[in-house]
Amino acid sequence: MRMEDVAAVAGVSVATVSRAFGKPDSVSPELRRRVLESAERLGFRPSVLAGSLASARARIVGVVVPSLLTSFFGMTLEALAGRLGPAGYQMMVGHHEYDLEREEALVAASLDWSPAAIVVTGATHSRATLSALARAECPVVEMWELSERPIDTAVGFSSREAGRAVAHHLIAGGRRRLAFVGGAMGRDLRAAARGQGFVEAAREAGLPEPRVEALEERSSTAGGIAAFARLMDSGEPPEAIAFSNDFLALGALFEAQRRGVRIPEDVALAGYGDLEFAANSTPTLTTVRPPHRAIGTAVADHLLRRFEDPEAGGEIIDLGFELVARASG
Amino acid sequence: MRMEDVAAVAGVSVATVSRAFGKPDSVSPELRRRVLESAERLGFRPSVLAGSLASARARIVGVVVPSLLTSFFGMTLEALAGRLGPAGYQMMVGHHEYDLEREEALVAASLDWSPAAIVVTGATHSRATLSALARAECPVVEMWELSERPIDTAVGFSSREAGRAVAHHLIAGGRRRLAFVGGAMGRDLRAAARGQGFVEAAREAGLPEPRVEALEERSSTAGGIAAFARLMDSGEPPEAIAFSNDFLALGALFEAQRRGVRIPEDVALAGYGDLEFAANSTPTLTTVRPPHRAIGTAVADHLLRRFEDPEAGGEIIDLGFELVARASG
DNA sequence: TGGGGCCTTGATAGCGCTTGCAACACCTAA
DNA sequence: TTAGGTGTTGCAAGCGCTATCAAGGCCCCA
Repeated sequence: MRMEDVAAVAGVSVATVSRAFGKPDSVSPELRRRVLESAERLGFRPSVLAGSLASARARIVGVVVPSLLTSFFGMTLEALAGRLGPAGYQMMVGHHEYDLEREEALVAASLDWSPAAIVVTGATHSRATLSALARAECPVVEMWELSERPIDTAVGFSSREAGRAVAHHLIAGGRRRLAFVGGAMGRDLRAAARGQGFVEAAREAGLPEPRVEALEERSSTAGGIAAFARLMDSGEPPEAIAFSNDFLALGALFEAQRRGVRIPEDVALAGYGDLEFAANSTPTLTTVRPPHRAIGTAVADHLLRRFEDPEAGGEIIDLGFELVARASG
Repeated sequence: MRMEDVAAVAGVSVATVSRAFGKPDSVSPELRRRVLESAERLGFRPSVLAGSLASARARIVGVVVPSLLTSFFGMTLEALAGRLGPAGYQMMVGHHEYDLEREEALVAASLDWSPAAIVVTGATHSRATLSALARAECPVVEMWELSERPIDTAVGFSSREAGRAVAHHLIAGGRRRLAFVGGAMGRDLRAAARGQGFVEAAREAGLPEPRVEALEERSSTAGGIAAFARLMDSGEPPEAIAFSNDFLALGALFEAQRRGVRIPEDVALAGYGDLEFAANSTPTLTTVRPPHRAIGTAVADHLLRRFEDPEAGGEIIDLGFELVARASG
């Protein structure tokens, strides 16, 4: 079942069938109707593969994220797909667990499909990834973290500023002995940047050096519990703890409840992510709301614009973040 | 940069270059080395698009899930990609929010790429989806829910049995007035099936008809809080509540804490999903652990086998589930 | 009435690869 | 020595579209 068959039934040439599907306006209404009708009757659907090869442009967008487990990237992906899908683009998704080598492989694999665009997470990449991306003949978007000199386009916000904002908030609440708990900071560079911003702000405020608990594993309530316990059992427990993730903070909430430690009276807690439960926990959780969905829509809009107008260039889109002050600190 | 260029440099024909990449064993070691070396030097990578068109078989697996927000499908997707990626297959992911019409569109879009296989979630689909899938010239896998007569292959477990298991557990704990809280049950048919199984088991045990709270929105702590409040404020509060999702149960835990309702003394709680926090909450949460990752690996293994041996047919793979009894009930 | 646009349509040359088929060399068994 | 394998390699015909270019019809204005 090929265009040729449809052409025969409709009594036109293959070229006309192709145009009826690809650029409807360039075909007379009468013929277009006949073509689409014949196609419908035959149950014909054009082969995207052949079309992509012929036009040297696949309607695919390669998207590389660190993980598929957190709703963070899930929201971004959903927002992205929500706009890209209706425009006829498919997402090719890959995840790399914050491993730059795996990112490299994923980027290479995406590029092999001659995608219409490629979207990666973060602003730090391996040399090979960087050069592959630079050579790519399509728009390249780095999302979630900003960078002064992105490869092409960057959409996100400053993790460092987010970390600073949390510190400022806690300090404004009168806390002086601060601590930061980060999950997988060795690999998750954005979590590390939040930690840096946090510590930096504390120093600038003239407070004692914040204690930093860098967890090996990725963020989890278990990790939050362990870190909270270590912190509280140390000689001088902190007056406020910022976590690199709401789940970590949730763990602390559980452990505090077990120990009878009062939040925020005994110690203030802040998370990151504004996951749904943050607004409903007991007590409700102070956190930072990153623009998860907005990132997805902004990336999609940017790409759609680029597809329309090949002349358009890259840009840096700062979507900011929001500090959500709640009961925990 | 095409195979032709590599062929010229290596002093062989295009066919040999193609074979050196595609079926290395059919080329003499010497030539293979020369070809790969030349390719490397030129920075050549074969065009997957052209290859797919020529072989009428794209190394793509279309995967359609309800949502990208929950770690449920995230784990499955990660496990799937973990096996499929190394084998050279890319995932094309789409999500439909439990909307059968959107599923239809996603399946059609996937099929347009002549994928090597297509994986959908659940056992219930629209007529059009069903016929499109039946016509598909590739393996079709339905995952997460089993069905006696799958389109081709089914990998998952019985949601109904999962619901029954929770009821039996609660009943064994001496509870008689049961309730079930389900999120988005009108659309999420697996959640609905769990609810049915639950009610069914209660009836069989001769207990009073369980109250069923069907929430409109998708599962969230907010929904859990509201449902818990309604249930506890009713004339005869239940002695045990099963939720269709751990987040719903987490909301109930928060609300119970606020109200001073003791869990499990005053009321037993059970969730579903065994999300990471379930093992660490205060109190820890009784829940059902579905084989999220196992589903992904089993689907991938099945597919890989099918790709190897086109003769192989569909099968039904029941991976079961596990009831994890913890402190909450 | 004729010439210059403009709009549709068709013919056709690829897009970059895979693969059946034929050719050839080299070997083994009779 | 010869017939028949076996293992490599090249040739060339597509895979199913898109896009370029030319042709034809039509309208408008001079």
